[in-house]
Amino acid sequence: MSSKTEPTIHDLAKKLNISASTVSRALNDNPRISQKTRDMIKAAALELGYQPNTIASNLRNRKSNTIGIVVPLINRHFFSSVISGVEDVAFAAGYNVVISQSNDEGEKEQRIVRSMFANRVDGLIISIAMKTTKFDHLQLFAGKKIPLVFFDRIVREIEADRVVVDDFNGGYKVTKHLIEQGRKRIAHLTGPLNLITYSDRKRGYKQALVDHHLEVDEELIIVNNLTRTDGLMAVQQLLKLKNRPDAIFCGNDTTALSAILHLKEIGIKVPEEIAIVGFSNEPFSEVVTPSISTIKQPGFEMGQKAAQMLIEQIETKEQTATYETVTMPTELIIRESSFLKR
Amino acid sequence: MSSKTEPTIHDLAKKLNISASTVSRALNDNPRISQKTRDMIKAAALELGYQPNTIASNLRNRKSNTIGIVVPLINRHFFSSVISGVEDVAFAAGYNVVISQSNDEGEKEQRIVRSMFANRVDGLIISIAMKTTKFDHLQLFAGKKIPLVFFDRIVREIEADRVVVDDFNGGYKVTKHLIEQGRKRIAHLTGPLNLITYSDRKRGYKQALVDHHLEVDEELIIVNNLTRTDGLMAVQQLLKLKNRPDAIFCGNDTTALSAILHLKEIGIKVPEEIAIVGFSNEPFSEVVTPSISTIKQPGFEMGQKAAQMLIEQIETKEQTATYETVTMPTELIIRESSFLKR
DNA sequence: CAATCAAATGCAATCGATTGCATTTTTCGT
DNA sequence: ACGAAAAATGCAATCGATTGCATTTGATTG
Repeated sequence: MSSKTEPTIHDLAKKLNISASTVSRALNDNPRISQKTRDMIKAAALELGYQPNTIASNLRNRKSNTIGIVVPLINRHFFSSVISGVEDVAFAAGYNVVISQSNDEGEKEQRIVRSMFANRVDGLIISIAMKTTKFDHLQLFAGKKIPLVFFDRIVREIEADRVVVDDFNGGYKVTKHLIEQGRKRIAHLTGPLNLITYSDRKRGYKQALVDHHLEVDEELIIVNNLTRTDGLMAVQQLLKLKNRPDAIFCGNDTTALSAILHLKEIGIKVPEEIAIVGFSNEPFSEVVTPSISTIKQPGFEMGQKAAQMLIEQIETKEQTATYETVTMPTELIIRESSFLKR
Repeated sequence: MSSKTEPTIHDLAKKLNISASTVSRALNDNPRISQKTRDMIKAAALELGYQPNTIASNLRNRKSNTIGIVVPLINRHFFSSVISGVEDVAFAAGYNVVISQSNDEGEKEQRIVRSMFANRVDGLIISIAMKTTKFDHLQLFAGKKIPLVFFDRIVREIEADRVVVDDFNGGYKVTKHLIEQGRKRIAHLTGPLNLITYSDRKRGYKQALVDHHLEVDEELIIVNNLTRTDGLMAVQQLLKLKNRPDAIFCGNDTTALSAILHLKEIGIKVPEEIAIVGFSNEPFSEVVTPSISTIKQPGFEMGQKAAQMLIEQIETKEQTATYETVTMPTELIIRESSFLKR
């Protein structure tokens, strides 16, 4: 059994017959305390098993040395890569990172963000949930000029630094690739269009069609939440059309996968009859048969960049009222699901 | 531009000409404050945009209402399932969850755990890093009787509640299955044996061999860190043997996958020539060709259980000196990589 | 209408670390 | 050895919310 409570600097002070201020300064290597005293205090701290209470320190300093990151789902490869990138930079700069997931639910996102505010994180990095439509929880940060960086799924209505990928170009590249493969009726399966990522990809898709003199058929564009079931249902819907598509540009790899599995099951050949392209380069997309063509987003680098921008904001006293948007390039990875050998 | 600092209960009190205590009590719905006053204070709080400062509250209450969870890697399906399970129970019970990943590095784990202690989490749920050999950071919790629950990768040396899967049985089931498929030389690829999960699986593997009168050939047992490259190298090493294995029981799905990909590439048929079984049921294992037989661990349920046990500990005043170990069942999922149709 | 008791509210200390402004101690030149 | 300057340390307030113990207000009753 150990002591009732943790030893504090006051306990240390009492034991050494000095003041708490001296202890505090010594532990923080303040040069105002002589080297000898510092050493002695540190030794005593070690001996007593003293552990600083960050909460008290944070309260006094009005700063938590912590940055928060909120993602829709931590087990999406893209998001966990971003998290690793953030941690990489943040830890090196001496910040702690608290991670949370919204499960793509607006309500949980609200709760998380408020809790992070209440815990006074020094800044927040966030990719918003699919179903988020209210932004007052983010206004909590933006309105009070607490550093905030959006990545991937940004909010246009709120001014802040942003790290995004070139979704328009990604959508364009996918579509152009499919056209070059000789496809004429290219369907597009996309997520909620209030999310700029999806609407940009769709714009790229449309632009590519137009540029290559192909008709944009709204019947071929399906909007849903891009879950595995959503992918299945979308494919079934597309197959029911009198004039079937010969390619599907899916909004993510999950739906691309479920499309492929379903098509395989009912005996439709991929890519011969219907070509499939996904988005985000989930690890499985490389290893399924056929392997899935997709767009690679530089997640780790985006995380690094977002953390750099956030820390820059945190550590710059002057509130520069200018916000920056960094756009990262995407890479089209062509695999079996869309590439016809001849 | 907003006010310099956040409004506090004192600001509210001043504005309403009442005391801070009353404000505090009103906001916490303390019945000692009349309903009328409560309503009035809450209205004012809303109007001023008051947001409670959790840090101050935590300091005073010596409690953070937060539980920490540390996993080796958040983007492993098993671990993210556990996290979701923990969140599920914790949120329902009014706790916040802070998630961190050790990247399987002992040093990072130390740092994270210390930081969580310094932030006075009410309890900790952890699966230790592969390379952790020192435990003083965990002693920080165990020694001070701060609620601690290990899951999956536990530490025998430290007494605490534990949630594990029946790894011995899992290893046994896999091996028995392979034997029933007619395999005679079953190799085993495993991780660091200081981790009980791995040594238990290996024990199960050996026991199954013995029970079925098969020889245990140490040459067929390879220990490494189970990364993708590790899997490749292990397979290459096994193929060099004069007496090759006809099955490999891999320590995780990642190495099972890399084994399959390599065997495919060099023209060795799976499962005909060499059968493969993985562990953990990563999402990709179902969709690769051939699909990977594996052991399913009930991650979400383990997370729920761990959170329940932790919260139970937190909320029970009496320090019961008894610790519980909950063992969850595993399920063998037989897929193409080990099942020979005839 | 005074006495009694309950209800409502306030005072002041507390949680543990930090820091501006003393105060004390040491050092040093003369 | 004395005073001044430098170095070392201490005092007390602060960060914002909570709470045990008053104190005040209000209601009730004889």
